Amino acid sequence: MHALGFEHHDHHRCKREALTTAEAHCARHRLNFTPQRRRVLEILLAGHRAMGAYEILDTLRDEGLGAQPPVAYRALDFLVTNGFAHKIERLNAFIACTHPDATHTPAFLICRICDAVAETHAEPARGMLGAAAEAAGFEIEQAVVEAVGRCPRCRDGAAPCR
Amino acid sequence: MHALGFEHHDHHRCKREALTTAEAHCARHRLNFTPQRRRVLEILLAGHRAMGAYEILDTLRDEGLGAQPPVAYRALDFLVTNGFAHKIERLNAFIACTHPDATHTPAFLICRICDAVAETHAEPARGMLGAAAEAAGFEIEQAVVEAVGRCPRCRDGAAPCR
DNA sequence: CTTGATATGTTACATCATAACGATTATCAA
DNA sequence: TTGATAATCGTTATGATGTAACATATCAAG
Repeated sequence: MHALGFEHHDHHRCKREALTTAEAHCARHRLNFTPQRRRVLEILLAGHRAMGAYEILDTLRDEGLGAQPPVAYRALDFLVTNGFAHKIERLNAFIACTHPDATHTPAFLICRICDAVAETHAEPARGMLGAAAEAAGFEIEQAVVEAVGRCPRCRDGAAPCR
Repeated sequence: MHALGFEHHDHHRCKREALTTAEAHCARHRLNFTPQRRRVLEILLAGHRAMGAYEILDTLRDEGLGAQPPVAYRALDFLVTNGFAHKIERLNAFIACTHPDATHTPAFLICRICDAVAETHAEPARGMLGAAAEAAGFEIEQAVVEAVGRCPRCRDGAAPCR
């Protein structure tokens, strides 16, 4: 598996696919994919980057879909809980999942210059971390893996992506 | 290397050693280990857990060492920059480094029940994450690795550590 | 229709963090 | 010594992120 997010690709298609996948998953699991929740996912997919809850809320407010913080946070909780979006702890921001169809342990590559984020896959629970956890008697349920550095564009000295 | 933090050990000794190490490192690198910075490290070492900046600030205030947030955040910046403490992104909190003498890529085991944190070591830049970064042309400078789960005490159904 | 579960709307507040600016202190070359 | 410079500290004010609590609305099951 390789990282998505830095290279160009068909945004329109990836948005459609993510929404279709989310719809199907909700239907199968009897989850309520409400207009608000759907819209927040669409906003994240359209932004195609890590977005703060208040930034998302601004859009919802403009569209008459809710004006107070809990509106955004509740929709984001739903999306994160069900794997359609992830929280980037390092940025206190949220991003649409780029491969929501797989059971996955997401890991992120975060550019410290332009804040671009690419999602990739890691299994930190294997290897050193897993061994350390086992030795300590710690049961890993979830892992936050966020690499900070420079994305290809910013390494090249090009203008930052955004 | 194994995780420190869940098992009992000689707190008095580990505090002394961490302070001695920090002092020596600052002396060697001409860093200004001021009373405020030293005191914040002592507070973190005494707490022996992840502490919020405002919690640390409360102690500083009681001791007449500063009453406003920037006082705590500046000292914490210094400690984090120089590797004497780490920020736990998941908790928005700070913890003293438990092995400040080594050049290390810290990783943390965070109990979701009692918030206990153990520091261990991982090299996520090797393995899958490193391969993904290389494939994407991303240069990893630093990594946040935070495993969330249950610590030994909370798994045993015992009363939470604190 | 009622009940219970889920989702939404809103107020108010809690928590985490930093910009900006002036005062103080340390350093060091002239 | 003196003056320039950088680092540190003290404070005000504000920004940014996140949640508790409660009222209202919706809807499916009994």
